[in-house]
Amino acid sequence: MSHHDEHYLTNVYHKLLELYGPQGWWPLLDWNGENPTKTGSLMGYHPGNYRLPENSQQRFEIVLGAILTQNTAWTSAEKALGNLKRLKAVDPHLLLQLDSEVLKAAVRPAGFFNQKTVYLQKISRFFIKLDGEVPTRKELLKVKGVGNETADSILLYAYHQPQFVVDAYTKRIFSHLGIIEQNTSYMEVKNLFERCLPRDVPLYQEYHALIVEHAKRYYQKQPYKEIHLKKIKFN
DNA sequence: AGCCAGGCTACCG
DNA sequence: CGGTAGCATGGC
Repeated sequence: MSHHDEHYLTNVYHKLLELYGPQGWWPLLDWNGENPTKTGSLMGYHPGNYRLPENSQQRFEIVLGAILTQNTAWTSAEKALGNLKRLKAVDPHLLLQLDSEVLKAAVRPAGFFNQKTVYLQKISRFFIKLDGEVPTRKELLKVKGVGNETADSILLYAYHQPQFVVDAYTKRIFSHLGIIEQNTSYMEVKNLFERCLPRDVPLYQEYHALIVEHAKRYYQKQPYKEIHLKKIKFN
């Protein structure tokens, strides 16, 4: 990416926001109801509200969701999250008290349930040890099951840290637009976005969510649909 | 039926 | 370092 494209990523952001509007990430369960029926795919999003999470429980829910949705559709991840809520396990201490087999059964609909069960237990211990402090990126990455994207998702959405989240969709879209190479590393893509964008948490939160929304519409599988940002004038 | 989903670890050369 | 097999259920 050359220097005269400096504003390109900002222009794409504004275009996506114009197309789809605020996305209201990260989706949270409905904590007022008895049943976690109003979850992300229904009413869990909160467009325009950038103040969540507003307590430790909601923060922990985002942490769990970040693990559960790894390489998995959110609709599947939130089924597991609903199971965890019914088990009162959206709480690190209570999650760790659950029998592993019970936990596995709850995680099952999110796929990879054997490893994700272990990951949830690891991140729960880590969360307890934090005792309310904000983790560093390096600390998060030492937790088994937390890689680059999960760490950045947790930092950005649960802790409001200005860490840009890169996912498979991000690479897919922006390599298709000719901005990066397909094999560009995670950190290179992340650094590119953080270099080009103002260091703004709501913007980072919104941009990643908009990328996912756009990708779901046009980049699910090849050949990609013909309506692309490439066709849209940016300058 | 087959491909994909808001990745990560372990292991390979 | 970069590249990839394995992990698993559910939706379309």
